[in-house]
Amino acid sequence: MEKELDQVSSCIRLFADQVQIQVCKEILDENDDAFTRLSQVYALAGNDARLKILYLIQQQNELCPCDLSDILQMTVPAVSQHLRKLKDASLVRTRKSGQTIFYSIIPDQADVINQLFIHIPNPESIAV
Amino acid sequence: MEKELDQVSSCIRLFADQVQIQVCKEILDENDDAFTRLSQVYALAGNDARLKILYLIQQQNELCPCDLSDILQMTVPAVSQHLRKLKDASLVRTRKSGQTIFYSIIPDQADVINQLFIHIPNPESIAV
DNA sequence: ACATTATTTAAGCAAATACTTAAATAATGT
DNA sequence: ACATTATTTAAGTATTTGCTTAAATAATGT
Repeated sequence: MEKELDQVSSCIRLFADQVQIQVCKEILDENDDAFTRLSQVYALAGNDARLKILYLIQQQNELCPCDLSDILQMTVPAVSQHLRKLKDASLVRTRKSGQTIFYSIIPDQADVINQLFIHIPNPESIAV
Repeated sequence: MEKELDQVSSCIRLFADQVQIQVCKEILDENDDAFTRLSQVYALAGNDARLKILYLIQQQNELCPCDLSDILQMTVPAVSQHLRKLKDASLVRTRKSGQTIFYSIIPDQADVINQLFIHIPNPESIAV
């Protein structure tokens, strides 16, 4: 008697707040692109190795696969494949120097990436 | 002649900065727990549906699986399984009212979760 | 030209993901 | 007691992920 939904809802509670539900749908819809991009970034950051790679690159300005392999104690191809994903997502870029390839954060994305680490205590001890 | 690494390194560049590499290792090591937790949270947020679920719960204070199913246009079991992961990770908690179960953000985690959405424009239009 | 080094690419595979449908729980109303 | 409703759980499955090892590219030095 209360229901005029054209779509068969799985939820039949009488007191379901249809207005609230509609508002929510609209908010999601308006920000759909943002959610897509954000979840893509978080999916990349959601891997321990990749999160550390991003952190290290951001913190050291640039690093090569070789160094990352040393630091993270993982094989070079494994690192390389992570770097490729980060590059495909336009989070990092490369600079070639001889046979070494340096990866760095794409400046546009620095904000988003720095956000990822605001709960990691900043090392003062870097001043070698 | 330069190398006294006990571990066979994959990287043999002469100019590899061993100090830098050591410093990086230590930073990672000191923050290992933080990285583990962070990547766990990002892995959860790295799914489009789950990111939206977190956003909606945070924004509406509490929601039930039923409403989320309506809003996100996905089956109730699918939603329920996402909620379980969020609960297992101690990001959300439940309140039971009759047969309805309301999910809300665990206050401790509000900071971390709000961080996830700082690039999503805040809807002023919520004032229904 | 040839060997070495840094990196990427490719192929293979075990594990994790995210859904599906069906069944099990549990609270409510008649 | 019984049917309905909200939710969870379980089992099955296709896809994705993240490594592995081996091979392919490309730059460097002799």
